[in-house]
Amino acid sequence: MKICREQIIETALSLLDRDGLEGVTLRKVAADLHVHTGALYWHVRNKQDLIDEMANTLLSEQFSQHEEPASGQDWEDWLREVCQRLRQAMLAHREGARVVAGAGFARAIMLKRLVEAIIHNLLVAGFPSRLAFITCSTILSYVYGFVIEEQAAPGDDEANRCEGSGGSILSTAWNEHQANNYTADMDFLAGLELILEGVKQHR
Amino acid sequence: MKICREQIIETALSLLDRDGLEGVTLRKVAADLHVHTGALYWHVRNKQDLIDEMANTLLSEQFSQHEEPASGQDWEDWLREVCQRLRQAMLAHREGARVVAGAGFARAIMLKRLVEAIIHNLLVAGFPSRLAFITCSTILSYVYGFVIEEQAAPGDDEANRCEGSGGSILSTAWNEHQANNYTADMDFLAGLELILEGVKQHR
DNA sequence: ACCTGAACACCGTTCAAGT
DNA sequence: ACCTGAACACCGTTCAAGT
Repeated sequence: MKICREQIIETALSLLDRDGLEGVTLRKVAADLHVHTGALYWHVRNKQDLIDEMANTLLSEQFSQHEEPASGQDWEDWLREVCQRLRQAMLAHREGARVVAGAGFARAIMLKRLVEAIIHNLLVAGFPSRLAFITCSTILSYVYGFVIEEQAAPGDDEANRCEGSGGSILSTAWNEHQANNYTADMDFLAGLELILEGVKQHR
Repeated sequence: MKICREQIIETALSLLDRDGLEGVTLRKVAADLHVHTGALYWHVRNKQDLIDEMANTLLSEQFSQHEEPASGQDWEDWLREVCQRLRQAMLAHREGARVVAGAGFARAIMLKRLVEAIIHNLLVAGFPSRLAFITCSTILSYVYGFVIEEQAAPGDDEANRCEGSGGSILSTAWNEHQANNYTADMDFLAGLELILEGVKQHR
């Protein structure tokens, strides 16, 4: 019964999609690998370490080691595309955003690389360093917050109850939102445009 | 040994500040109240229910039931102030943002009320309904994401190690950031201005 | 080097039974 | 109505001992 680090992470991600983050258990991961629980500790320092690697693997499915704008692509198109891929990476797994949040900026190496790439490319595009920093920070916070909220959505039942009860601003606004066939993708992109517009204005 | 719902929530928030979210345990809450664990289940449906109420209480410390702009205050000043108070509410308790994230938009009633107030006041200010919706969504995602990252910061050790290792763009940019005495408050506000600028442009 | 077996100190949740 | 007492089915982590 030989086991390696990658198998553990892969199994954990399968478990994540099946049972959610709460259901990712070292004992269940071990069982899926036909191994006793203690065996995992040879390849993984602890559960936090596993979650960090889950976050990195999850992000690696959308990002390579070194992200660069395609030739002829300006900073705006590139940044927009990176944000959409970041969202896709987190959406690809159940509670993916919470996994990344659980790892955190510091421990998710892929995220740090992404930050580096963004700031680098904004500097190359001629941004003053302060603006490059703030743009990167703002846009990442936005994507992050948006997807966390998006994936926490299973409170629909209660939201629907609120819609049913007549007259609140939220309900009418939300009904209108539904009626116009706005999707989460459109909302995400619209918010992104808002921020990008602000960035361009501050140059 | 009479116990009420509010005592449980208050005790849980104390535990949160002392031991972190991981350390908030029904068994420890019960112990602090000199009660057996099972007793809590008379006042609280389950742990999730408790976390929801923690989020609401946490937000109630900064927000009243109905938020209105002060007379003569335009939408921009009001919205900026609301965002700063939302951040303060989450910063006031250890891992406060994670608690709110754990509750989620749907179950944190105070958050829903806030959404309602923001959309309402933007509509009153003459926003088209789509822009009001997107502005609210974008700004809340930003605040949310920013504070979650801000509070997950204890990865400084590893960040510092990265700074030490010379030459990466992140390290030089971050050193410059430190050298100019930029604080998290300033970064937060700068990002907020970026978004507000974009909103104004889209009118 | 890598896994087993077994223990330790915890969890959330339920529910009869008491008062 | 509200709490006790005790159980049930779990957790993460450690570590001697095996191979």
